[in-house]
Amino acid sequence: MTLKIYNTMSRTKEEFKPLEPGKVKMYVCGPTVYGYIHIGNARPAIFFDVVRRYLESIGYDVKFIVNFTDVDDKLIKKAAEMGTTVPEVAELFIQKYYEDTDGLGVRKATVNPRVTENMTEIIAFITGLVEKGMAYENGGDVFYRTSCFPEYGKLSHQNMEELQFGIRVDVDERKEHPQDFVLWKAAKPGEISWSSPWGEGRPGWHIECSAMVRKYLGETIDIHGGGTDLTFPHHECEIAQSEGLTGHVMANYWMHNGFVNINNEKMSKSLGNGINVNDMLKTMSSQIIRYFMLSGHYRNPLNFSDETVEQAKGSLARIENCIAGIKHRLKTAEAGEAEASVREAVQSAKELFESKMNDDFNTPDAITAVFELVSAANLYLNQERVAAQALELLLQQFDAMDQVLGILAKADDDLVDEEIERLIAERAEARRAKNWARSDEIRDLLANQGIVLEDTAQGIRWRRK
RNA sequence: GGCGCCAUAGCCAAGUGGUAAGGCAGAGCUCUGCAAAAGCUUUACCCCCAGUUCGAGUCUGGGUGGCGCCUCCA
Repeated sequence: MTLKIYNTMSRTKEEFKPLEPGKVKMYVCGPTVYGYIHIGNARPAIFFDVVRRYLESIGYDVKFIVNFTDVDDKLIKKAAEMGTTVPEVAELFIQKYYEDTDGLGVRKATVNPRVTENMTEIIAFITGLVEKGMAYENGGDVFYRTSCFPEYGKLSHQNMEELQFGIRVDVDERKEHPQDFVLWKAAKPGEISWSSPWGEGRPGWHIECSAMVRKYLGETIDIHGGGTDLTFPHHECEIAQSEGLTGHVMANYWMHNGFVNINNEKMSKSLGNGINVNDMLKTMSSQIIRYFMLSGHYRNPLNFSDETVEQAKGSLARIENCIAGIKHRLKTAEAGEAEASVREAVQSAKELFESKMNDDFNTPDAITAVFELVSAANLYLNQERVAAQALELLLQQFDAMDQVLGILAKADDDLVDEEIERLIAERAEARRAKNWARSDEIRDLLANQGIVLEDTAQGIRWRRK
């Protein structure tokens, strides 16, 4: 079974062949750290985390780089607003980024390089381009000469003659050609800056990724990812810079995730409908957010609304109930071999899960594999006698799938809450005595505390709502 | 103007030419002291019109309706 990845470059799904057997070099464009990350940033963070987890689960050694853009116009503006410095703004929001992504269950990248820590490499990169005649300086700014790179536009399949320049941003008249882009920006008085052969200034946006990809992963990497909006111009520019300088293909696979809409509207500042991850995590679990994010295909738009969140919650509850049920039965399960039917269900879920993940990371279908196992497990749990080994097998498979998806909460049912235990014991006693009034009273009491009691043939089971 | 994407049940969402997965919500039933959970049953003229084909949600053409990008937004 081979992994296929949709490559933006070819617009087709291609079989994944790593540069080096068993290893994957992967780079995803990270955030500009001038504020809290929002739900739109959460999508690539979660999705590429899943890509990385999956690659690791099938045995790859993944070197995963996510950069921080810690100096640019927005940071300069933010620092001015906050009455502080750019490095302080960056440091603050890098920490917030870690808190938020950690809250989303996103594993830390192998390295999170920062622009300001790679100034030498960036300047060297630009110098190389200038020396090759692929860049030119004008008034302290350095621009990339796109006419030197005939393939400019190959990723986004843009015909340069047809692009409408200056549609959103005024064209800098110091450019030789409107499609040229800035590699180095001269500092205005008082702005944070670094010394360079072209005077004091800071890097343009695109160059950092080219320089850091090369430094941390090499001239050619396996996978380069980011939001679909980065296809043009950002990734196009990266290709022009990197391939222009090195003469080698920058990345073999280009992956782009779709946008998150909010109540069917584009999230934007003017609509004021942005949602910070930080705020989201106050009202819903990371598991719900991850489930929601993975419930749609990564290249399709995803609509975030009260309703879709509720649906994610309900769906997740079905999986959680199942697993809680398995764990509950495990306490009283009998010894003995796992039944063939269970082994087959586990095997079939495993195969389905892998085949769907292999198909360009089709997480909605991979989740279906989880539900197929839920159905099989629930059926099994309806039996009077169950084998511990079968239950263990089921749990292992759920765990294996969740190692990739990260949608299940870590078990906290080992945390014995004495008061709850006492009330449950009392209720069990009341039920034996057929004291339904007291029994219901205790159940209501706990329900008000968010504890749901379920009477099963194997005793009372409790869970948090 | 250019380059693309999308349109499947009340909702979310897969679907690689061979009689439409899965989940949520809803309804009924079973189980239950009552519940919950679970199980069973139940819900689709796949946006429209042509065409190719023995066969089309899937391919082609044309519509209609959404959406993205076109220099610093994931």
